[in-house]
Formats: sequence, C-alpha cells, structure tokens
Amino acid sequence: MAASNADIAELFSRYADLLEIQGANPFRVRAYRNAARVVADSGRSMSDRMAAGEALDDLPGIGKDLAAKIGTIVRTGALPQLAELETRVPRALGELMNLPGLGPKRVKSLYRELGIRNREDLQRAIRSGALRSLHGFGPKTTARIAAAIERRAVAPQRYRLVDAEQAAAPLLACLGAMPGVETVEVAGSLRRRRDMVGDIDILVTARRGAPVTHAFTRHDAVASVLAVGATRASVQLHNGMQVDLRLVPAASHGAALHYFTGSKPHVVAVRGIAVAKGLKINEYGVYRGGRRIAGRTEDEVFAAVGLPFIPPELRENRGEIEAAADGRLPTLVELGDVRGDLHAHTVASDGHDSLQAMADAARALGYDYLAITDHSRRVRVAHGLDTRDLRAQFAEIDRLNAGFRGFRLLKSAEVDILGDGHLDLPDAVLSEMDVVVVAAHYQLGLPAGKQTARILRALDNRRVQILAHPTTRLVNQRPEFAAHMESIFAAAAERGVAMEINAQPDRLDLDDVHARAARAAGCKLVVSTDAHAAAGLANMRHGVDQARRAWLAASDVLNTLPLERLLRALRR
DNA sequence: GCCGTTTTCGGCCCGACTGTTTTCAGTCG
Repeated sequence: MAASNADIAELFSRYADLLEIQGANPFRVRAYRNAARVVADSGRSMSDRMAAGEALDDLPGIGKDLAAKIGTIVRTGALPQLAELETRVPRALGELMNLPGLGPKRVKSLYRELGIRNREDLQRAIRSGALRSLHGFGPKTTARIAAAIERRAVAPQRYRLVDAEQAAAPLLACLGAMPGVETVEVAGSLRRRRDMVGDIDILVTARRGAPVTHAFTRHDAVASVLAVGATRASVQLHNGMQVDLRLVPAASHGAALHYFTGSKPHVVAVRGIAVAKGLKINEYGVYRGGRRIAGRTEDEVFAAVGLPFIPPELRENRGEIEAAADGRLPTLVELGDVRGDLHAHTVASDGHDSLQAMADAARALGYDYLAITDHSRRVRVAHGLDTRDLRAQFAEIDRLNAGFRGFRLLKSAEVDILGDGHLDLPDAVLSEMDVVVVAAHYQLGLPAGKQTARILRALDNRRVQILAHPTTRLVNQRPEFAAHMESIFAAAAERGVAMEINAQPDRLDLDDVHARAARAAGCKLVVSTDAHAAAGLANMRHGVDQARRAWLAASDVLNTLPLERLLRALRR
C-alpha cells in the first residue's frame, strides 16, 4: 500500500521537528513544514500524481529535492534521512516541543545537558530537581512544564467549530459592553470557519488597551491567565480552551484583522509580497519606509499589495493568493443562495419531528423543497423503514404537498449501502422516489480496496443520485473510512452522482479538502443538513461554511437551484 | 530547501510577552 498524503506529511513534520532541535537553518525547517502542509492539503494523492506521470515539483514549495523525497516515501513508506537523523536525535524529542514553554532550544538543552530523551525522562528530572541547574529553566517555566505533563497534554487539543463558537459568544458580548471598546470580532481559524479549531482568537479595537485586557482576564469563564499586556492577553477557560485577545487602535483594525485571522502560511505569503514591493506589513498597518499607507480595513491591506479582498475561508495559502492576483477568485456560495435541503429525518425513523413540522420549518426558512430521507430498514437502531413503510410515507407526503404553494416535500430515503455494495431497498421503491440518497453506516472498517469497491458498486445503481456523508468521518471522534476517495469521485463524476457536504457539526463530510477535490474531479455537490429535528435545518450554515472553504460557488451546489432545475440536474 | 518584474545567490514576516537576564533569548501566535 503506497504511502498516503497524511503519511508523507507526518514524516516531513517529524523531520522538521528534529532538524529544528538540531539547530538547522530555520528556513530549511520551514520548507519541510510547508511541504507537509501542501501535501496534506492536496486533494489528490501523491502516489496518483506519480502514477499519472505528473511532476511533483509543480506543487508550490516543492522543489527537486522534496519531490524526490516524496517519491521515496511513496515507494518505500519511509524517509531514509529521517531514520538517519533519528540515530542522532531521539525521535520523542519532537513531541516534547508540544509542551508549553518548550521550543527547540530548550529541548536541545534538555537532551544535551541532562540526556533527557522523552517525556518520562523529563518528568523524572523535574521531580529530582535536576532541571534547576539548567540555564533558562527557572521555577515558573519548570512548574508550567510539570503541570502540562501531569494534565496528560499529548497533542494540542482541537475542538469542533460549533463548540468554539459557543464558548466565544459570552466573551464577545462581555468585551462589547466594556467602556472604550469600539469593535469586537472573532479572528483566527474560527473566522476562517475551519472544521476544527485549536483556540479562540478575538480582536478588539479600543483607544486604551490595558484596562480592557486586564478586565478580560477576570471574566467568569477564565480559569487561568497565560499572559497579559497592554495589547494582548492569553487565557485558558474552565473548559480547557485557550483564548487569545488582541487589541489595536481603529486605524490598525484591518491590518490586525488580517494578521490575526491567518492562516499563518497565508499571512507569511502576503507579507512576502509586501517585502518584494518594498513594503512592510505588521499588525498595525502597511508601511512604506516609516509611513503607514494602509491598515484601517482589510480591503486597504490587500489593495496595498495589489490584491482584491480574499474571503477568510480561503486564507490557507492553498492557491488563493495566486488566484486573487490573476482575478480568478470564485464568488463563493452563500447561505442565502440555498433553496432547499436534501437530507432530513422524521419521527418515522430516528428524527424527532413529524413531516408536517419539518415542512413548516423548511418553509419558514424560505425553502422551495425539503427531501425526507428517513433511514432504510438495515439501520435498525434508527427504526429503518421498509418498502411498505415508505409507501405509506409517500402517500402522506402527497397529501401534505397538495396543501403547499411554492414548496414541496420530496420523497426520498437515506438508503443504506450494504456491506457488499447492494442497496437496502428494492429498485421498485427507489423508482418511486423524487431523489435517491445512499450512505454507508456499517462495516466502516473494511480494507481500502473492498470499501472502495463497495461504494462504487452502490453508485453503479442507476437510480442513485446522492452519496451522503461520503467518508463517514465524525469530527474529533472517528476518522474517515479507508477508501480511495479519488476513485469514488471519478466514478461519481462519470455516473452523475452528487457528493454531499453533510452540515451536521459532528460530520462536516465531505470536508473542505475532499469537497474541493470532488469538484475538481467533475462531481456535482449538494449541501444538506441531515437534520433529525426541525431545529436541525438551521445547521445549513455549517455546511455552507465548508463549501466556501472548498472554493465552491453557488453554481457548484445543486440545492441552490429552484425545484425543477434541481430535479433535472440530479437526473443521471 | 525553495525561489526569481532587480536575483541561479542570497534572500526568506513580524511583533508581544515571559522569565530570567543583567540587556535579551526563547517561545508563541
């Protein structure tokens, strides 16, 4: 089995960590970190690119050397240079850099001076007091490290987007009510709408900073203060999340928002353009010599380096800067473009509301249509429906539809894909549906070859129109199943099957990278909520967020179409 | 290690805060 993009990225990251500890050229280290990101974010696997004879050094930040190393990893599953380096620098040292206050310099000193090779060694050294003798390790630093080791602290924790959003809301409200505060906004990965976020970043504009940052650290939700100054504060909340507050004057708002929204690689790239133009960008503005020429708005900052405004969702340095420079930025889909929802459950299976209640909620959102997609019989925990149950539901839908104007419930089902790729309902009842949605719920642990064949077999059924939550991942709980998604996208594109972006905060499946790859492969896409109650229809915005991160325009999303055009577009 | 509207060599984003320092390195974002 050829190494996956994730495998390659992992090896490059580990190599970068050890190089950094060794004291290598920081730009060389950055090159490996950058390569890890570029490979991980690439929608196509490196092994497929190689098989297709494509040059890997066409990828940004990948030159001859890294291209060759990727080739080696794909063929052998290993990076010899990493193995060689690990004979001199213990591999567990890289993980020590995840501890707060420990960077490459201190980790190197721990290893060189005290022979500390891993977390257990470090814990022993702290207990024995051996660290006290070491330059740069005072009582506070030592205590902080000890506390982090005690708390587990393996890798930095990440949170679902909605959870971070919820934790941020009271803080934003509190800041907004403080005297002297002019504006309050979220920035960081929360503003970029990433599916998982590591911390909450908040930007405030105010004349005088210190009173605001200090008052902020006394908020009820704050468990501990990590740092506080006149322009910044970092705190940890009782729920464990870290919040970084930044404060600037209004004249710097745009520059600070751009800087603080990130992503880091995006910001570094934009600042690089500025340098090439003889400018300097920091969080206070854009400067020519000592003179500030922009900074009040993000538009100004982008314009100063010759770019149009780039939506936050695109700021990952995944080609958005080049696209912006060439005038090729897409007009991203918006929540208001959505005309209906194609995945929703009722009390008939595992939903909580009736057909009538779901229809009312969809009409209240201004939708033209709502597909009712209760589970098929195989999903017993969800009281899956059989043919007879479905026909009864269809009759009920007909009756309700007769009373609607400008709105229609669509007859459908979330048909289970059985282990062998057959569908859980006979073709006869599928052909009575307005739209056929299929999904896998069981046997998610099949080996990649079998899993892929299973899904492809399901797509072979000419009645199938939408593949729901295509990778079956659950955010922060379950990784995507082992399947060759590129083959699935290619087959779906050829057969005219749409891929779903499932908007449930727990799923967000397809994710941004896969959804972008699916579109590039020629797939149609839909954004659906998979609502299990009327209120769940409101999750559409989360799906739209991920669609935007996938560079999708309204024209890429079928459920932005009015009903008749939608049904035509879904036809195979 | 990558890259090229001044370049195939010599650059590579920039500032705040902490702790330990005796004027600043290291870490972090």
